[in-house]
Amino acid sequence: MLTSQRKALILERLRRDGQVIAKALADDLGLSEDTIRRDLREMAAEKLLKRVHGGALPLSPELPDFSTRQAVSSDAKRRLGAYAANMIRPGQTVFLDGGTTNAEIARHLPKNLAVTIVTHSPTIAGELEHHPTAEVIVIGGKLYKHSMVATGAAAMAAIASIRADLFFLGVTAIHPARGFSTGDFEEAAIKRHIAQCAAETYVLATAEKLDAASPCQILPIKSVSGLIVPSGIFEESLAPYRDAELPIFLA
Amino acid sequence: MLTSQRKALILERLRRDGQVIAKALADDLGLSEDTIRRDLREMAAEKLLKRVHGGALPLSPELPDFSTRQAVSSDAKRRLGAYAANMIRPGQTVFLDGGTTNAEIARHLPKNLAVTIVTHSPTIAGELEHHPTAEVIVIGGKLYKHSMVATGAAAMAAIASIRADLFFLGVTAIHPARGFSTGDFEEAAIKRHIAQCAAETYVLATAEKLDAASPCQILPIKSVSGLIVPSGIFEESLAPYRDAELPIFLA
DNA sequence: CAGGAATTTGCACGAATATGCGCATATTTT
DNA sequence: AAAATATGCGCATATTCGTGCAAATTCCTG
Repeated sequence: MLTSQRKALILERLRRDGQVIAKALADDLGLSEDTIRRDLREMAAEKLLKRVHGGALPLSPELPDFSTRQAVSSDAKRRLGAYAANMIRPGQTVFLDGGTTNAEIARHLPKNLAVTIVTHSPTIAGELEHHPTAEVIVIGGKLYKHSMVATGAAAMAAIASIRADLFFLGVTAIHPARGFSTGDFEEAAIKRHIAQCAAETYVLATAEKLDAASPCQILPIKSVSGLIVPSGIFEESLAPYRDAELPIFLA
Repeated sequence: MLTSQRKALILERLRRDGQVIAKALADDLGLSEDTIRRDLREMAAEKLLKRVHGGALPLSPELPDFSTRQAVSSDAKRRLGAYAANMIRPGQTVFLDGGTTNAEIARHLPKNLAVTIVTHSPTIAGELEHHPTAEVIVIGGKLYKHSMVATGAAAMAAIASIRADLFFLGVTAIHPARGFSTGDFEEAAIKRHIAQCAAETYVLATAEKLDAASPCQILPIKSVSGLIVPSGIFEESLAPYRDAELPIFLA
């Protein structure tokens, strides 16, 4: 196993679990703890993670805790969520990806709308607890700690049995050439699979996600049906996507 | 569990509850009070909190968040949850039914315990979002709105693929003759199915559930491994169950 | 292709850290 | 005042850490 592979894997586990433990890593990779410790030390020097006794933590540990969770949603995300929610027609089946932006869609879902919402995020499902008319279907599987979405073979199989009219895809980065991407390979695979099972896929993106590239690509630009961005964004950032004939909606 | 995670968790609880109690922290984290006291002492030295007899307080006394404080369960449910959580051994696979009482089990799960938690309730899964060591598997399916648990054929099939060591069953009623029951037929079927896939089934019940009968029976008395009730309950209410040789645990 | 430099990895060992327990003391409650 | 509870300290134990060092591998250079 190459050193860089090992470091990438450490980063992935950090993302997935929100922590890594030196001993466990050494066991899993069949290497000595010294090697792992050296890796962690170096990665800490590169500001890729925070070294702590016994292992390491992500640099910016998950901020959205109980008290702040609702407050962190920016105005832009709320506008995106409200806009997307109003795209949904009665009777449709809508797949909601995980993430804080998609949580806003769930919150803004009109209360008299009879729809079927499918999601692989228990958090999103929880948002719909008190919705009077939505039918909620949750995709099961092993939960990724950090992003709280179901993954794995069971989730893939369950998704395959769904035909959604709309899919609101959450991404971490959008790039004119590389398309839509997310940081984790497994998550990317799931998202790609969902997109294949949905008639139309829309991406909600705040400004900071534009022109960024992330290691794992999900979809090329042309395979999504539209991009929803907050109004007030720089037009020149959007130009490459307009050139690619990607419909853009201003929320 | 890493030390820095523990300290972060203490700070989060301080913000959320406006206080922390050393004893309760030690309990929930599965550590000795000494360790907690050391943490609190160190954090007080770093001016992160104010140390007081029995626990600690936030430095800046913020407004107490009544909206979240009111959502807390009764003392009896908390005790039941803590008791059940401490029955769980490292490495076990535990199926948690839905409901507020089982949510307390999730909340009190010692933070250093490596376990696999399976649940068909997105709400319960959400409770475990910040648990450092638990593997969480969620059972998917159509959500039953009232109780927010997955039901239907998909859920039944997913459950059949699980082998749990323990199943903590939530019920709406217990009756010496009619056994354990719940109000809804579909939910009853799911619960019965889970019990069949688990080695041991325990029921947590507060006083008001005893001697009540509900339309849909889940299980007869003798097919569960034990009943966990809050201490202080009337002994005569328990007598019929003791006669039925059902092990009773006082939390 | 030969040989030296650089990198990687594991091991040993002393230092640092983390944790639990006993016990004497301090504080609160009854 | 007595009992119950909480606290701090010292100590023992178990991990974990960092460093120096040697062996193995890879890279580089002439």
